[in-house]
Amino acid sequence: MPTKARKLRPGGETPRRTTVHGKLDDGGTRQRLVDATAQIMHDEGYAAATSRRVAAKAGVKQALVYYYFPTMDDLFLAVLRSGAETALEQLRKALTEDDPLRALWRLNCDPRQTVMSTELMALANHRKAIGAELRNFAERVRDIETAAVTMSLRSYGVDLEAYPPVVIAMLVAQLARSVSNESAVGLTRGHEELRQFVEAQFAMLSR
Amino acid sequence: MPTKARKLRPGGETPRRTTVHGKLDDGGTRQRLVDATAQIMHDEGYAAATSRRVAAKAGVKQALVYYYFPTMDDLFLAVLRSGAETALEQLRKALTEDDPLRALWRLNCDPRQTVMSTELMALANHRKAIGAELRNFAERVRDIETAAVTMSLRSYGVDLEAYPPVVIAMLVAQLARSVSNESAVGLTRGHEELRQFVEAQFAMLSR
DNA sequence: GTCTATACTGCGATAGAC
DNA sequence: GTCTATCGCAGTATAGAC
Repeated sequence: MPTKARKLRPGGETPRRTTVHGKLDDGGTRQRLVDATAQIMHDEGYAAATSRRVAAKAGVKQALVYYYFPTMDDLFLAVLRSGAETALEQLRKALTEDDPLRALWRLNCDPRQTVMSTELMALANHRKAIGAELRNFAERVRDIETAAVTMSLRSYGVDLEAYPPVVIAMLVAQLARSVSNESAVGLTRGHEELRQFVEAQFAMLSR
Repeated sequence: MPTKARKLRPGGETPRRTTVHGKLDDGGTRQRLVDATAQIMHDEGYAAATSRRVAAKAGVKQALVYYYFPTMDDLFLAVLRSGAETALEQLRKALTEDDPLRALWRLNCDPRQTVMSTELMALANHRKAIGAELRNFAERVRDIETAAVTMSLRSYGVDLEAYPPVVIAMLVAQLARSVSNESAVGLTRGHEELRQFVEAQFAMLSR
């Protein structure tokens, strides 16, 4: 008797309605809808982010979703843009630290971000508009990362022809993401070795 | 709005035979359902792989899906297992080539596989059973890759303490996948530089 | 093994009151 | 700006005939 029909019910957690002037308005309805969508996407996948589920989590009625977003795709796009702004700000801030390479590694290890990223990647593979926006975002990220890595490598006296900054940036960021992605499903084989290897390379630079 | 044309080119190499009743039995209904699901997942994402769509693509009626698979999750699991078997076979074959490292790179550049992999990863992040199966598969892959890389590095006289094979295997495979993933959404910035860099490292080994 | 038929739930989206 | 109400359709899944 295998369990069938595992319909998931909304968690039941009610939104924090910080009643300021008798109205429930913590950050604006539009942003609450975006946040609710992002959380559902992270927790259960984009397919679970329906207008009804999103509205319930944001504490409004379903039809209101369509007042702010003509279609669900527009809502997904807003989630991407909102997340992108936050991520870019985080990135710029972190890369001004004394060690951009280690910061780059650390940032891309954030499991919350990699799970969300996987979800958006899957979405982007099948929705043209989202693919275009994700690409645009990723290019901006790469440029910022490359600039920071360039300065870092130069300060270490590394030959930038032999070790192009854009390559090092991709290497560090993408490997960190891979590790995080794998960890998300419980796969850790080789992770510790990779971490030590990367750290050893970092250490070699400041030798 | 896809036409109702029957799909007669499943990815698999299952022998096609006609039964006494004159019906085309290319690999069996079960496998056709799995193949149809895989194709829909690849083309439109897992959310589009519904029992109705799958049945239509496989040329059977919707209810028959539930004769072979108690729930849609079981069908997804079958897709994963089927793909995993194929991938493992491909992997073992490719890694017996004269140059396992380049083979590893090439294999993980296959866009078809990376798109599907993203889809399964997203699914795995939210469905326990799929996560467990994906992890199991990934571990087997990593072991095979590591063994091949070990032999390769040893033949090049590389210091296996300084360059642990499992690390090199992850590095090559995951970077190739990253490039492929990005290409899928039209992002190519830094790709050519990375390719050249990786090739240069490979060339240095056989120096 | 495959079909028809159906139960029930949830979906995206719209109309129109307040 | 938010709501109620509703349309039409697609989703998973089951029952039972052949």
